[in-house]
Amino acid sequence: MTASSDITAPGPRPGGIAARALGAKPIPDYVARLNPEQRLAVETTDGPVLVLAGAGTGKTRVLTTRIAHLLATGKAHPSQILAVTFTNKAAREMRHRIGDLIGPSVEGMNWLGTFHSIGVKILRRHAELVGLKSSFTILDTDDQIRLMKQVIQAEGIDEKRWPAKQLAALIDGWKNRGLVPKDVPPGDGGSFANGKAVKLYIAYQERLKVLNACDFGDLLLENLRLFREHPDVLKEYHQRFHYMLVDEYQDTNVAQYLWLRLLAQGRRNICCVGDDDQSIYGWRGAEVDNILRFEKDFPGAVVIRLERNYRSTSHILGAASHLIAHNQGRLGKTLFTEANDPDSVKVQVSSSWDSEEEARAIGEKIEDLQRQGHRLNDMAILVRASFQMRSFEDRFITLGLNYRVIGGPRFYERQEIRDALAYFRVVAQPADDLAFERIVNTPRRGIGDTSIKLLYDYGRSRGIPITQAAEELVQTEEVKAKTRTALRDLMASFERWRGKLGTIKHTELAEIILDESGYTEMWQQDRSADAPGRLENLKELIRSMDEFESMEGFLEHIALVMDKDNAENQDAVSIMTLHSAKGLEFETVFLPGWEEGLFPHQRALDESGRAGLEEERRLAYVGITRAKKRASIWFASNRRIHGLWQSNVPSRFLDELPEKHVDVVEQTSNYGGYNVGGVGNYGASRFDRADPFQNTYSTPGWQRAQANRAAGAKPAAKSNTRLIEGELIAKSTGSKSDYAIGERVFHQKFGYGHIEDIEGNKLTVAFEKAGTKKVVDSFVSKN
DNA sequence: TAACCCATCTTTTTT
DNA sequence: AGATGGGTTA
Repeated sequence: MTASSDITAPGPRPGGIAARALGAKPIPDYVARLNPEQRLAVETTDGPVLVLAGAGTGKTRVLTTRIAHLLATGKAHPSQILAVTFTNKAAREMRHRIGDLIGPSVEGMNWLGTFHSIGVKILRRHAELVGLKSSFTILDTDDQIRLMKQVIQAEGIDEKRWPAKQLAALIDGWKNRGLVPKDVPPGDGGSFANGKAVKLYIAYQERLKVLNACDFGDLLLENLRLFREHPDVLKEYHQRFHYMLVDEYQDTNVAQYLWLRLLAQGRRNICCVGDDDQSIYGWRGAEVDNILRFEKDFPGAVVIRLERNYRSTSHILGAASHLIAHNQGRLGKTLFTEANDPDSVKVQVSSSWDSEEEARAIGEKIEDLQRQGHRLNDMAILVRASFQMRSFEDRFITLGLNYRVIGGPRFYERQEIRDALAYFRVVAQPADDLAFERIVNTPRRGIGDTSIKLLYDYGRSRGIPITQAAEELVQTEEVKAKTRTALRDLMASFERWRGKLGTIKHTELAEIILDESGYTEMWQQDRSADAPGRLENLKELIRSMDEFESMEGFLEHIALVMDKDNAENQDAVSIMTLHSAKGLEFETVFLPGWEEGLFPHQRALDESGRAGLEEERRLAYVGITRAKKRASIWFASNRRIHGLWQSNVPSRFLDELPEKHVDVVEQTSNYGGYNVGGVGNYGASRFDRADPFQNTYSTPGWQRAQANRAAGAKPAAKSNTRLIEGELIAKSTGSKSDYAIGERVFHQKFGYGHIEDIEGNKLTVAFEKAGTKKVVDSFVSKN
């Protein structure tokens, strides 16, 4: 057992270190503004500290104040603090807020950034130690997949049967877990390419080295290698970093964790801030376990819980806390608020007939609020999956309601931007094969697949990049005259542009490249609707280059910072996924689509069982806790998924909300909701006859939850996943179906069909006309 | 080489 | 439904 202190509601203990420290000098006002727990988190500067910061408890404030405190007390210089975040946005915001506290000296914080940007910085300094040149290129996902495709084909494997995307997922997974090829456990690649996955991983890494390139995963992996194989280098960083801080610690994957641990071995002054209840990125390698094992890895760690919530009303907090209490794998925090909120409203739960009505009803609510003087900027619609956004967009367009979609394809991922960047890359980094391949025939120059293959063969046989192969081949007779001319012209152009690199302004050069290559013209000729937008984006790209010193500086930046501020100042409702809502807050939050299968998402359940369910529940928790004043949850009885209508069962998460903090809104519209008997054209169903939410509160699941809650007990722990899944099905279905496999049934909408499978009250029916669908038994009748 | 047709897939997203 | 990608055809 390690000596760790778990401090739940501390104040400076009389005579304690903090109290003495405080007594010694006047309390700086930035510290005085903190509550006791926050203050402890700020003032416990030395040794390992884990801050468990619930939603809305001032996490960022603690981090920024802690840094300010380290600087103000002279414990460290700005350049001696390592502060890591996950996103550029978070890093920017942190820099900004520290700047507010300490002024311009924040500029000296050279080591505040994302895991990746700091990883690159370190790697560039020591690149040759891991077999790279310091000018290495960083490949994005797209390049990565194209390269893997080549590797798969080079191995003579059928790329159709074993898609590069799948291999990429596999390799990414390994890299997330910090595994180089030789560390991959045998059999871990599954049946991919008949067990050749690791071989492909090796081949891929070799190709990367030849190209002098790294993918995102390598940035950390190569750091690990560097630190392990060169203790002197690691030691240098131990000396450099006096204090380390980590934001969103619950999102770290194993590689990031190992990286942190290596660095923290030096001075052991590491402070991680996170919330296990907000871990929603398990599917991309985040390990909540990193939080759970912190005390083991750092004996003597101080654990501080921030549970005082400053964001939400007591009803919202009550609803969210009760929901998340259904999770077993958590450290457990109880959020509370001291806000005196007499006008606090309960969380509303409403239903609708289908997604269109859902959008219509939410649109009305938004307009109501707007009429009452609320700003659209203070409202958000948070969806589980992005396809849900469409019905809202459609509706808001007809209403003329301003909205903004957050997320979606990012600026630097657009085709025209990537093409333009590829041109710049070939100019700046002549051996960038992937970039060259991308644009060699864009616009069309008559250099087709055959010619490119020829370049590859030539290049591979001689071990030279294809750009160089192109240079050499145009001197020979091996290429058809027409192609040869085209290629020679292109190579000459690149040579010409390269010559201008550094002699004229890089933005000007960029324009010249796009014009002379015919790329701009290609879009000008394009008659499709989005061509003008693409030209606009290209202009925007060049405008944004202006902020950089040089072409190389710009390319370095965009490889890592694939986001762009779209600071729209217009008043608009935000529409985004629950994932991208993490860290944000709004007065009013709408949470549509709380239906089994969508939320929790069926795939999360299928692929990850209980862990998947718990992650979905955390997502629900994140959703509710985004709301400051009003949260309203919606459920649609019918939804069109992949083009076909599906009837839905309300999400089990609805069952898990506490009645005390929830208002079930009776559907009174005449569009045909739940309890409008017989209006819907789906014919009789149990949904038509009774208010499901009245039923909801008497389901076994709900009662069990209430009982557990009352007893103060966590739901009984189950170690057997199968059993738990069985329980979940029972929970979601309620009663057993009295249909039998093979039985012929009739559905109001889909017609006749035969039952293929039964799962609780969900039937898989092969309809004669409509195909095979999953339906709830109450929607069909015996024939 | 470009147009066209068919099969396939469809959660969440950062770097 | 709708986008995407690959293979086939003119």
